[in-house]
Amino acid sequence: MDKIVIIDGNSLVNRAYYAIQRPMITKDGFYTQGIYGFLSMLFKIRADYKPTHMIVAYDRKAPTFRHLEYGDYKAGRRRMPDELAMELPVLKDILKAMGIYQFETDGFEADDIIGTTAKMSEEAGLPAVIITGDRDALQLATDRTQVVITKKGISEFKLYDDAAMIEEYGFDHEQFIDYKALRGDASDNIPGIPGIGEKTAVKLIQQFGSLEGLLAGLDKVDSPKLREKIEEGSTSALMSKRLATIVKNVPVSYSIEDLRIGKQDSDELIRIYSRLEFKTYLSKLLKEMKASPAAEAPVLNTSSQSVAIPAVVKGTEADLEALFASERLVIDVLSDENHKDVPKLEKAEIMAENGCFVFGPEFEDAFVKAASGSRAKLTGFGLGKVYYYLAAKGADISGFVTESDGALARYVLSPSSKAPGLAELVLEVFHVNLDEGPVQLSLFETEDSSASGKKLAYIKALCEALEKQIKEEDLSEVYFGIELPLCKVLASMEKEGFAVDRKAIEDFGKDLKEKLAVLEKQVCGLAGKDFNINSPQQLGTVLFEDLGLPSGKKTSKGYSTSADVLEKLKGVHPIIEKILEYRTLAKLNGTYVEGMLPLIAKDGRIHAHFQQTVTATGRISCTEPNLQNIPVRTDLGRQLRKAFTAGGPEKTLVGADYSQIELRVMAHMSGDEELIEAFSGGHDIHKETAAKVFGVPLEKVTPQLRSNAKAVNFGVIYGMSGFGLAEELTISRKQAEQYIKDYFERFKGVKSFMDKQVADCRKDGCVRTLYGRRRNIPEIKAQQYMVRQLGERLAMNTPIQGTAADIIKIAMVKVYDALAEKYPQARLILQVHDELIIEAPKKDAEGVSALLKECMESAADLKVKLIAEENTADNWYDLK
DNA sequence: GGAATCACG
DNA sequence: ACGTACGTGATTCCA
Repeated sequence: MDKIVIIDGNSLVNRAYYAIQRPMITKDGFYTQGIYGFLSMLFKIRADYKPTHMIVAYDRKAPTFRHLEYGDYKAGRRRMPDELAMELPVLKDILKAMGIYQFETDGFEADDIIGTTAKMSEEAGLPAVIITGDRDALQLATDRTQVVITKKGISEFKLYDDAAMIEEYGFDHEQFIDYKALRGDASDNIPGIPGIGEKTAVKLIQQFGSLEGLLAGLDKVDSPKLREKIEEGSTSALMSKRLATIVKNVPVSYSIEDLRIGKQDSDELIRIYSRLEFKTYLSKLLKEMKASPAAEAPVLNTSSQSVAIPAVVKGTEADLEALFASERLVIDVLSDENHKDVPKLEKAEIMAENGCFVFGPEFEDAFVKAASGSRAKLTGFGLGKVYYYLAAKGADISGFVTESDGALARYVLSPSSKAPGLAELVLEVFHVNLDEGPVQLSLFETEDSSASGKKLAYIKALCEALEKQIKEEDLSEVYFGIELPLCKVLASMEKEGFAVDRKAIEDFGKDLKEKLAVLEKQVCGLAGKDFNINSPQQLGTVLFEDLGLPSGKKTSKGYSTSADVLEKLKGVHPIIEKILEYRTLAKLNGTYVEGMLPLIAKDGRIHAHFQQTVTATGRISCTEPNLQNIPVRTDLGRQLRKAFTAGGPEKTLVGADYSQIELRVMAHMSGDEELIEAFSGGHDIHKETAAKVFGVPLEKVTPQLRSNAKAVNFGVIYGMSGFGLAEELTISRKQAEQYIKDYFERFKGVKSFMDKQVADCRKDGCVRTLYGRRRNIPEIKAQQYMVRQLGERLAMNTPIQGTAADIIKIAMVKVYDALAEKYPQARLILQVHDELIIEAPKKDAEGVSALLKECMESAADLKVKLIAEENTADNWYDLK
């Protein structure tokens, strides 16, 4: 069934621009958030309504008949910001490439084009959906034309038809014009009748049916004051009605059939999306093209002039031996990435000087055997996976050198953005589609091995291109010095895993589940009804409506029931404590018992994934499961750590964590003498800070003062605000601001360091860590105050958090190498941002412990000493 | 798929 | 006049 979607282009692009909170800017400074948001809405609309016809209508700058009638029409409306205006032509190119008709004309607004098109559609018997952010269009809602108004953000819409109009306003779409004529419209500067607002207007329209009816039956208006107002304002109201009425006979050059959606020019879309750095849309487009390849025009540049594609042959065992004896290889391995059992090979693709080979699963054993102990220098895209596969198969990967990794290179160049796949990246950089030809299957080939050659050639070319950029942009130290060597270490940690006691976890869970059942009964009993405690919505209703407790914060859906809100209600009602306890136990059981059990591998260990290309600051991310957030702050949660063990009676865990590494980094980077001195004694830094900030001698620092100083120290690192600190310490904002002032008064170097970070960030658009790791912060130049504030906090925090991340990464490589040399049976198994854990034979415990401490403390040479505190124990709980 | 919540550094 | 501390990941509910 045919259907038309009619879009108000200006309205939607405006909405998109302001709805997207973080500004989106390409690396050459072109704003893209308007286009991005518009497309996001467009994709949703296409999916929801599946239109066969479409038109996007725009306003023009030229005055319309409305301006000619009423000089102040739309006066005072904020004009479109230049950044957004620049986006419009590009948006139009995209829509054109999508085969979507667009129209604008002098003298009329987009609304009029929309009204005209809607009328044409009705006459042609074509159901129509109008999409706009402007409620004026509601006057077009009929039984055959639906009007969809954007609500919040870029993903919420509300649909109006005749029935919905009556429901919301109590009158129909035509009366909507009369309603506007009475109440006016501030955003269009339509005057209406002064003194008549929404309520009165609705009442009058419901009573009299129309403006004309009202003016004719004025004597029936009860209030004399109101009558007077209407009499005086009648001319204004009639003019307002003319202004508010959407014209339905704009002279247009198209017929309904012209609006049928045309053929999509995917080549053009790829070109534009790459230029705009729209990675998600690029991959979405690629997926669509894969799904229906025949319908698409051939993708551009498949011949690829610059990159030579090697011929590929199916390799033999002898080839494998020769390959892994070569000096350098480009390699890609497809496996099932199994972290619960030994992974299986699907395909290995390898390119060397002397040729390019593919190996199927039947070569798995030969492949692993040949690779083991190889000293080849590897180039790839996501080599961590290759290392994990080989290590998990039992190969010795210690000799490999990670020479180039496109995924890591991409990350170092732009850590904030979501990681694109190889295909998307090659598309962006070379405008080449890896998933399409040049494919010339010979008669004897059963599968397309030329795709392998193309892929490997482009992995190499990609690495070269990105590394050139890395050198130009002073990111070499981070990439070559930190990330490349770390890759293998992380893979090794994945392969080793952390031994767990399944039975202990299950018992812990049993206990939790029993307690949960009791608590659930108690909570529902206190509430007086059964409900789902896990549903914040239902819980909010119970607490703040049924029980009538004083409500605090709100969320978009209703009342907030977060722990800090409930915490303040403790004592008001006995149900609160029960709920808090229920929450705690439910979290432990759901996430850490039920969530963890299925992830225990066949060898009785948990092999988490360590991801190197995720965080914006340079930290490592850990998933499936996340071993970086195993409970520690409460003793009940901490019990769980007893189930994480050394994996045998002859083994032990050796751990060490950096003491206050972020504050030490801050002391170094700022060069603040006072802070450096505070660290020099090797004492409690929070206590030292308290003494300095609150002006009392060290021995007079109370636990309360120390705790306040600790919060201030955290605050400084986070780029604190008075409000945030006040919230944290539950003190007045004024008091908090005084603390901050006192702190910066005392630590002047820290203040000027922070100011410089912000100033440099404004100038350069980015900040860097001590080792040059870069994070772009476009937020710093945002128009919106809130977003800009965020940018400033990021500018202050990122260099500190990022430098600490750099340092522990350097330490990890040192530890890995040192262990391999001196304690080959000991293994690094976990990193938790400022903490490293090793599993070692008991006999090596002391030596490993000293080695770990030494490697961590010597990882960086700062103006303050780095301190790592080490521990040895049989399980993680006791490692404290 | 997003929002709310809560676990960690 | 406004809304607010940095960085992550997993689970659950709900549209």
